[in-house]
Amino acid sequence: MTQKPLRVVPGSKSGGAKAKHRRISEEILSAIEDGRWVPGERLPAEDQLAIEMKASLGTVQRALRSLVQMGVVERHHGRGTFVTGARAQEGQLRHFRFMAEGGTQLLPVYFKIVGIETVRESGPWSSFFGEREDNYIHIHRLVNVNDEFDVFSEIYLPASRFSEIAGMSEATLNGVSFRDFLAERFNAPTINTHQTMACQPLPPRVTRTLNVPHGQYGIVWSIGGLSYRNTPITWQRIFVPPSDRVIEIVPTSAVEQSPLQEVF
Amino acid sequence: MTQKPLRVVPGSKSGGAKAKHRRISEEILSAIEDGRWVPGERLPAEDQLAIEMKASLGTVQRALRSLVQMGVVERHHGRGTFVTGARAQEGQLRHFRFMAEGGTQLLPVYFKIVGIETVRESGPWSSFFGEREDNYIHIHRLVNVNDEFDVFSEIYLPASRFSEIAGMSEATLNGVSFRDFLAERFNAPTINTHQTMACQPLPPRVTRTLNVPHGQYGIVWSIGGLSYRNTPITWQRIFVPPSDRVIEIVPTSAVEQSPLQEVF
DNA sequence: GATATCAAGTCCTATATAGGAATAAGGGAA
DNA sequence: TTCCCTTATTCCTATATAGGACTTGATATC
Repeated sequence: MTQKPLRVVPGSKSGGAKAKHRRISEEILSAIEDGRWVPGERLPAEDQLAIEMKASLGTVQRALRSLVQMGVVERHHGRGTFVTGARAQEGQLRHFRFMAEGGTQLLPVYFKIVGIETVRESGPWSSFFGEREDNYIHIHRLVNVNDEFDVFSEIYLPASRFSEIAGMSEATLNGVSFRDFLAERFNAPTINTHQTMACQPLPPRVTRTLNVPHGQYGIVWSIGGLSYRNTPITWQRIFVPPSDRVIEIVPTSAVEQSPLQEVF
Repeated sequence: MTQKPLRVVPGSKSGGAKAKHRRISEEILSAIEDGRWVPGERLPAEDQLAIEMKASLGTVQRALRSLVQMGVVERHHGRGTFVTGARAQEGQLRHFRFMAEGGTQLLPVYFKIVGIETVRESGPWSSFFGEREDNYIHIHRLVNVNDEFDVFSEIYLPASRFSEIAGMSEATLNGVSFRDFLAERFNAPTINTHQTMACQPLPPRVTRTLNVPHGQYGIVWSIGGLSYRNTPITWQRIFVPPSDRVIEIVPTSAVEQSPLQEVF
């Protein structure tokens, strides 16, 4: 008489065992996270990886395709597979950007740090970062967009991971894009975002800095930035006052990130 | 001496020939578009499709995976492959929704048509629909959200495709969600969206209808709806006045649409 | 009637293999 | 030098095949 098999909850993989192509993806992803392969670097060829991973070519290819989907690597016919660089989005603000009415893109050109502090306060960012984090680096900035108008930006970074930043001088941080900075210095590229918007009276500290009337309404735009494996790395809030010129905020939609025609 | 081969532009597929798995995807997609398989219906099994399409199993599977990625079909282990239904998003507003501060979702509950007309005017929607379309059904609606506040919505539909709607009575259209309506009656589900936002003074017609002060600022939220093959089917503009309660507009991000963990 | 077993249908994973197509680099001829 | 050809490398497509895993419904057993 054989042992009676355990009753397994239907719909779940037995024992949580993952598919091989998936384990390979994870392994490569880990290597990139750990900096074993740096952005821009070429990975070993498919067949080479297949040998290393003790898998067949097809399986490795599938793993790599899913990494392409995630935006972690890029593949080029005849050239190789490359780690998607910090700068790989070619200077494009991939996840959010300002746009003029016609469709022309407006670029943020000027960053001025208004204040840096380390705080413990909780807020909307707490739930984004999760229970484990309770210490944040909080940076206020004045950002000029395309030399035309100003917005007020505040960013929260988990202090545990980015403690070095707390010690940096304003001079060092002035003018940098945090997105690029985190990607390049901390190997923490923003892979995806979580965004919400609201129309509210701008808080006094903002109206004062931006020099707009007290109580002025504006858009409060919250952006949670996620890196590899959906790890939260930034929480940002941008206060946008109304402007004569029609400025549109474009949350880059899935349409653009992966056009239907290209999902293969 | 053999014929000298034509110089082909590098980086482009020679002659534009498409991969077989891709042609299969397209073919299945066409069948769904044409209503040969209707939402909720089960497609033939993989191996059956492989025979019909004269392809191997692996190729068909790859084609089907890409359709899953597009959100056109759903596959269930052991059950089959099904056309994603109009209602398949399970009543969820997949592409946009209102949210309260805590994260609770606010549902639109009440639609009241304010006016229907057929127009030829051009505007931001023109470029969305493309040059070919110059006749639109324009519908104004008053929408109540979660029994708490009102927003003003206007929607443009290409008259060529949805001419029947122009003839419908307000009574018929009152209270319906156009998203569901187009999906069910016209086999035109909204597969993806294109969204922009701006903070502007609300136009008089809106402040009047919503009964808020003239010149009040609000969010102007534009949503272009795309169906199969990125065909534009709706262009909608929602005017959201500020509210005491903090209402957040959540453009559903790619994070939610395809969590990194699930892209396999 | 309730429960366990079985079988068919379906999707899922994985392999081994073959040839095609894009890229880059090197060498030879005009 | 410039152009063409060849070659090596790499990714891309496709096939045939095998077995596993999940779901459903029918059948047998208690």
